[in-house]
Amino acid sequence: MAHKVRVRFAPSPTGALHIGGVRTALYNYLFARQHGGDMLLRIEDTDSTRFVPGAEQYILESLHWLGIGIDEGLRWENGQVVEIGNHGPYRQSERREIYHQYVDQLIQSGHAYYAFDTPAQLEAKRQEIPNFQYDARTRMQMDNSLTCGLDEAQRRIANGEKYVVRFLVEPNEDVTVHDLIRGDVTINSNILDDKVLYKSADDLPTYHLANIVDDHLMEVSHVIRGEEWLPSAPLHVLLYRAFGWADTMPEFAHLPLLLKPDGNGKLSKRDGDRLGFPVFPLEFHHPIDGTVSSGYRESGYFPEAVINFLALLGWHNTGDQEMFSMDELIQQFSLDRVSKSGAKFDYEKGKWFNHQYLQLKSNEELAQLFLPILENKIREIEPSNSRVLDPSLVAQVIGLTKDRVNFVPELWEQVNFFFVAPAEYDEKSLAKRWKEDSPKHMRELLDLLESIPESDWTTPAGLSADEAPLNQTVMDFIAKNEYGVGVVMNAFRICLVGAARGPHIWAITDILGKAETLRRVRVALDKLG
RNA sequence: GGUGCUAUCGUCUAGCGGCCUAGGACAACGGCCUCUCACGCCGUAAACCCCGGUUCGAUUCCGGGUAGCACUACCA
Repeated sequence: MAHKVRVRFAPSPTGALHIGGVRTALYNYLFARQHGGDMLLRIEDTDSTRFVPGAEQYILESLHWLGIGIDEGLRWENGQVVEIGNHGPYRQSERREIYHQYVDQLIQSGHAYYAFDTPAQLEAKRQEIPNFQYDARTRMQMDNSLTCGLDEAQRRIANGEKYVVRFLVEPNEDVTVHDLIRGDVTINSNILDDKVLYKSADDLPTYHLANIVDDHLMEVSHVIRGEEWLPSAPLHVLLYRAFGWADTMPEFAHLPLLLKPDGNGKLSKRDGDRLGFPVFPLEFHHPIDGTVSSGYRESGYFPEAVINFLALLGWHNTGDQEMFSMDELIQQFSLDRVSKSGAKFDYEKGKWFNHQYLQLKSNEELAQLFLPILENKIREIEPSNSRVLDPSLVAQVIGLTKDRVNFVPELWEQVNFFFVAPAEYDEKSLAKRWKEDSPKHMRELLDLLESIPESDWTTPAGLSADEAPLNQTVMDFIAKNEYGVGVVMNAFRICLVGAARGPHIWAITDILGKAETLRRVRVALDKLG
């Protein structure tokens, strides 16, 4: 490759960053890193009517959380947006002067013209003529500088008349776009319309013009974007030619779309609401309509799980590897292994990835993440509780239970009984495990446990739960009385946990300690008879 | 309607003419483990869209059909 690899992610600040956009950003990032190139971030805010305050910050913070680094343009640093690089400014709304110059160039060279048709007139035309298109066949019947003359057009503009600038597409020309994922895509220019390049109403170009000018000026080498852009890629090629930039035109790669999990069509925010999963990386509070959308971060996802999951939605290496770190992705990613067809969004697999990454974390690290959640939960149940939790104890109970959860917040359901005594007993568990003889068994067990000295209660370090001293004692007791192991143990478990679930029983008694264990058995006896 | 893109288990995908009795993962189902719930392990079920052509031989190449998707704005 002759020139340095420079790719860009260019979102519009019209709301939260969609998960499909995240994947586009990720693929750009992986490609840049792999080739030792630059990853740029540019804000495409040329539609002033759709601008949403805070969206830019949201997008940048999301990428930062996910570990998608930005080398140039706008990025998130220490909780705020900073701009770096010498190809700026990197917000299109701040590049008006630049676009003026290039719009003029196109007018001068005859590749574009002024048009005065109002939106209402165009709408009327569309009503009147089925499949109306502003192009070589119709432009001479419209109100533009081609029909009224350039001098007259300039006079009208000087008079303050609103106008747009349209690209003059030459008819009947086959235009070929080379796509790195799909190969050559050819269309005939007859199906292209004279696209609006600039609108005087807000003194801003449209996407098409701004995109080409900026990619050229910012020396972008590869345009990696969603498949929805494929139909307009030939127009972009024509634009590069019109500017005389054909020889430095970037390479194109159009990514397959992320589809709804059920049915057909593009994945949308609505699907997430409907099916109950986030479509945004971070929770988003919409400043205009006030809605709150859930985010992957707040749902308990690890960024590396989201990255791994997304990377595999549309890309796969040969072989059976499923778990990829960012570094491995950078090393192995390649555009020609990106699939051509859209990928249905499989949320269940996302959960599985998070489960895998959660198992990889140390108990101590998980304890740090879980501690605030745990404290809140305890306060909800016991508002006056101000007891300080021991992080190493929390880590210990996490070690006992983490293999059964996908997310950190789910830990609460697994460990709650370690911190708060059961207030009620699960009915299903009672029906199945609390037998007629259980009160009698529990009374006898209580006597037995009471006789055990405090010093012999806890399992010595290095021994498994099966080797716990309590285990031997209780098993002897069960055998001597010819009780069923399951009958006694399950009833005991219900006393301590409140349900027939949880880790090994002796791991529980170890942590609860003698006094609390006995207390819970007495309370259960009291409540359940 | 027009144009383009796409097409392997329910889902993500491996496969780039014979290694295919089509492989892996998620989900589903069954079993094992077990004081419980999980995890884990083992196993079962599950796919080459259709029709032609090329070839000794097509999941793989070509053509057509069908279906899905995208685009078709003074939105990106």
